[in-house]
Amino acid sequence: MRELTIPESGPKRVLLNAAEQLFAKKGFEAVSVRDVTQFVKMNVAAVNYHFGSREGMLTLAIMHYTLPLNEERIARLESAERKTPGKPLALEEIIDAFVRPIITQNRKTELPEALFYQLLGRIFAANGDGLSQAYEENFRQLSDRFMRALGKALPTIPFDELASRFHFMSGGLIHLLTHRELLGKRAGSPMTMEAILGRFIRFAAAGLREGLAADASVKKGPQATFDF
Amino acid sequence: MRELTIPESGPKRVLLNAAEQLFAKKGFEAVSVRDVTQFVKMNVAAVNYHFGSREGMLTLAIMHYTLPLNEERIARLESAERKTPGKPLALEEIIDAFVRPIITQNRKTELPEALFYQLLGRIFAANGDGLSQAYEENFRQLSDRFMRALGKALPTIPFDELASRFHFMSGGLIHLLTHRELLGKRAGSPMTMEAILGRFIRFAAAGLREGLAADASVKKGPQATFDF
DNA sequence: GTCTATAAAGTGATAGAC
DNA sequence: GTCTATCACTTTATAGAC
Repeated sequence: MRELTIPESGPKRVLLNAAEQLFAKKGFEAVSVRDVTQFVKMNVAAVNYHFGSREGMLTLAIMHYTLPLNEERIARLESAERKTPGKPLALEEIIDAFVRPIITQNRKTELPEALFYQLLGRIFAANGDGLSQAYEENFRQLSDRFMRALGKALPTIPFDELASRFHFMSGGLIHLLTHRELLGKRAGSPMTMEAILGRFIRFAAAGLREGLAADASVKKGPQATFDF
Repeated sequence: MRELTIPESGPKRVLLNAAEQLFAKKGFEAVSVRDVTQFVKMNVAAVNYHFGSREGMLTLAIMHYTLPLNEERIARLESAERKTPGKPLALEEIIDAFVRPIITQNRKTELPEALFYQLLGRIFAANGDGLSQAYEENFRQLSDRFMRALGKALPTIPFDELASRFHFMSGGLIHLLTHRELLGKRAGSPMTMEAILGRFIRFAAAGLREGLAADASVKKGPQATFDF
């Protein structure tokens, strides 16, 4: 895994922090170099001096929190697997390993909580769009690793179908991160991420394991027909 | 407000069609007026002449297919409700009314299939970001209408929890639209949208009804009607 | 209605003074 | 390392010729 050389403090850290906040708020395309420097009252040339280019700054902003996050996801998954070697994990444990690091990593950031979640959501949503080659490879490996665990936990569900369900689940996660504010709307104040993820784990687990009780062998009938 | 005056043919239609394709491919922020006009070899000034501004063109592109789509969603939901008045709908019927119009509306468009789905996904994903005031109000009403139906179908699940699950489901739908190509990756060629939505309905229905008392014993009851 | 020309502002990047 | 000034473009929008 690549080393991210981001100083704990100093102008480079200040710039990156500003960039991350603005990217989270307005999206990657909508933030100019000048937006970032003016936000922290630094000079326009500082971005090119410290990051080489706008793209260098963007790449760093994408990897800064996601690489440690994905490392913790794998660590949690493998730690859970080590506890009961050979036995498949409970579905909820796998999903928990996938989503809980979002909360624990948030505690280590300098970003306001809401912006951190939104930044993550934007990064996940942009996956596959070629925003950062290195991050996409990192996520591909992560995804493979979790699909292996899911395959073991749900051996009777065709792997291909499981992949679709993992895809749907990922979409749900992205959406709750990018539009978290909509979730507490009826209750007045936004829900805590802890509460949201608790609900999400139950939702996703049920969706992933759908059809398990019934005969799994006959399950794969014609997929393309839903006329009634 | 709901009258969309878009001629069937002529320069305005050509421009809008080009804009929609480019928005779908590259995102709303990434497409300039010049990108659009050059794409169909028209003059730069044409956009401002026909739409007043870039924003006018964008607004029209957002509403053009989504307003008829949301109308069909409601029509299907109410048509299903009329068939068995008083009785709650099966969960799968509600979700089907929500997603199937995506396929039927696609048949009416001039856009390449893949681009139509991607355009829809981008519009849904941007909901709440203030891209088009009018569309957001339209979606809010749609969402309320479907939440009412879901509340009737799953009366024992707290409405607030149901709203969270509807939110997760919406995220899954957005993601399968914007990143459909990832779904057939292992199989070689991309899955048809019919097949994808068939899987999605089962996934989402299971997630929505999670924790029902009936879940353990008769969970497949209402599903017998549906042949996925 | 369609075009050219241009305004006015914004973009990333950089040379060179300090 | 920091800053100013500037280059070379691109952006939306529009005035006015045809």
